[in-house]
Amino acid sequence: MSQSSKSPNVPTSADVARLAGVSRATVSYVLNNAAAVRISEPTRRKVREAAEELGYVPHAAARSLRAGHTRIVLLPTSHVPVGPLYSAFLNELQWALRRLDYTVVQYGSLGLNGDEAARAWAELRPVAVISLGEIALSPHNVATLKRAGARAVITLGPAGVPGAHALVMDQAEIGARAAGHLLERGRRRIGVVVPREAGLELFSGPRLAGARSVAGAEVEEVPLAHTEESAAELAARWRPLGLDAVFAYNDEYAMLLMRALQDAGLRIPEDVAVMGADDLLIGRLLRPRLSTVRLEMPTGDHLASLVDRAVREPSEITERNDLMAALVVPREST
Amino acid sequence: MSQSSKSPNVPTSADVARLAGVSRATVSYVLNNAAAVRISEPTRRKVREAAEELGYVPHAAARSLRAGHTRIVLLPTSHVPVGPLYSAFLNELQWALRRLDYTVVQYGSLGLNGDEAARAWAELRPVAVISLGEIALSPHNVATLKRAGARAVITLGPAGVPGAHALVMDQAEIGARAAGHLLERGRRRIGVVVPREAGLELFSGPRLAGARSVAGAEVEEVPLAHTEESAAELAARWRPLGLDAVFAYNDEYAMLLMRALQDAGLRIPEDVAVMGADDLLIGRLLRPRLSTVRLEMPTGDHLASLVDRAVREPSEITERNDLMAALVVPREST
DNA sequence: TTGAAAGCGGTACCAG
DNA sequence: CTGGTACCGCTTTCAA
Repeated sequence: MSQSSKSPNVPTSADVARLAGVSRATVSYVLNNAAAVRISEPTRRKVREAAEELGYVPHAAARSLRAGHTRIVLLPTSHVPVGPLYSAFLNELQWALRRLDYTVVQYGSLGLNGDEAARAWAELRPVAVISLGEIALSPHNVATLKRAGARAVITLGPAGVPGAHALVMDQAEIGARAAGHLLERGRRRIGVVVPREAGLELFSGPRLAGARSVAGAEVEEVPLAHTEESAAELAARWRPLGLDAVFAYNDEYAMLLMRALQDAGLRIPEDVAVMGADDLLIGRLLRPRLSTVRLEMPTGDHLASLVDRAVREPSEITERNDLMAALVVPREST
Repeated sequence: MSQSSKSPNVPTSADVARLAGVSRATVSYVLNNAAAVRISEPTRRKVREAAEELGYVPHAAARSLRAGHTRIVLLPTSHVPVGPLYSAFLNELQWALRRLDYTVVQYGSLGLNGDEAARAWAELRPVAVISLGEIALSPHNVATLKRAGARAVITLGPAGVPGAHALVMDQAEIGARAAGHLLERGRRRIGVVVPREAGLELFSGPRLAGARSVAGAEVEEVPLAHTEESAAELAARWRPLGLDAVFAYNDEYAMLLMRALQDAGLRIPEDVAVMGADDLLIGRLLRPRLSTVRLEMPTGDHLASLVDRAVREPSEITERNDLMAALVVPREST
């Protein structure tokens, strides 16, 4: 009944063995090029041909169950629109990890809290987890992952988590740099755009706090959704706010708002200085060109090798924190 | 030696059983709320507490090995910059699939050919594969996946693949619609931008071919990289090309080129009509506003339920093809 | 050079 | 109501 309707015939190594007229052990040796054992060339050929004929593909779960560990690197994603530079970084990272023979698995985790996420990830027994910051991981969550066999848990979030390696990406510094630049330009009353979209709090919160931390700046929080309507609505009630500058979370929000302000008759940067973050290409396409804060991401290769070292020798690298730098790119909008 | 340095103590259901003073079977029943069997409340509590105390997390590989099948839906990604509308779609899809209790696994597959990819995916024994078109799948590849237990292989590419469900996303129609619109506007000599970036051929090829297929249009292929330098270089040698319109693959390339053309002193749309695709928000931020072709994607919910039906009853839906529509959105640049 | 067999962690029969 | 046990597919000793 609950026969779980087995697919008619997923070929197993036993099928290959039968067809080749050898034992399952031999099949395993041949297909994995086992060095510790010598198999005659004719046998090898027979096995290879049988495998080919059946279209045999080994069962990853069975293999790792036997091995006692996986080569899975888990990359949680909630797919928030953090921008192209992020995608490029992910690309690089995946490449680099694959070269090191890891299996990169992106696990869509949006809408999960720390506990749920840690559990779900732990079920896959990844050898490493690289949490890019979409999910706030507690020390307890990190412990769960480690207990489940993760030899490296790396966070790229705004703050280090006890027990995890941390690549501290100081989002606060981005806000601080932006506010500092605006002060240099003679501005005082700075609006800081905070996206209305959910899921970006881990980034937007620290960016706002960073701006607030700068002495001499009067910071006002300004919510904005990523739509033209929202931007127009904000622009319409801009003047009473009495702000002479705005730092807009990132370039996409900045451009959206800048255009709306222009359409409302405000001059950039004379009436309002506008500043973005992330240094997207499109920021250079609008006029005036958008000033921005660029975050120096670690290269994918760098992070991949960090993961690899952590996996090979967990004790050695544990708890080391790297810091990323933020850089102001002044252009015409400030 | 090859002791595979077992992590000191990943807790197993046997550990939980021991601590609770019951058998592994009972642990399994309790933790899975098995309906077919009645367990006393005190026992349940003991088991739950033991599991909690040890931080027990079941081993997904072991479970699916036993079950004979997984609930994994594999979503290959090569992370090419196809645009935000794509990301939004992916988001929706993941949500919808999770609601249906599938585990969505994105598998970074860039740089793999069809054979390599199919093998790598098959090792995970996914119950369904949704190939968004980054990788060209042959009928043989589809067969490999099916043999490995995939009950649904869905392609969203430009063409249907025998053996797979296909959601035909007719990229050619996008090109045709763009060219048609430009002809209506009185243009004849149309440049079609083809990205220099690798990995987009499956999209750009058909878009170019679609434009070529329109009677009355003289189409010229125009390579362009996604950088300001490339755009400036192209703009500098634009006039001799004698083109009075350009269809630029998507909005991002279109905006990049449009800005470069403007900087080179050409008027849009008087001297050159510019057209994009994908209807990105930023296309409305530049002046003139960008005309574009929007592709009506299926909703994530729709696709998720298609997957679910295919998994439950493969025979029923097999080989049905859905078609997506392309829609011209005329604005100021044409 | 090859084969037999143990066992990785769970689940679900069947007995008790 | 609970425990013993036979698997799932694969790797890896140990013997032959």
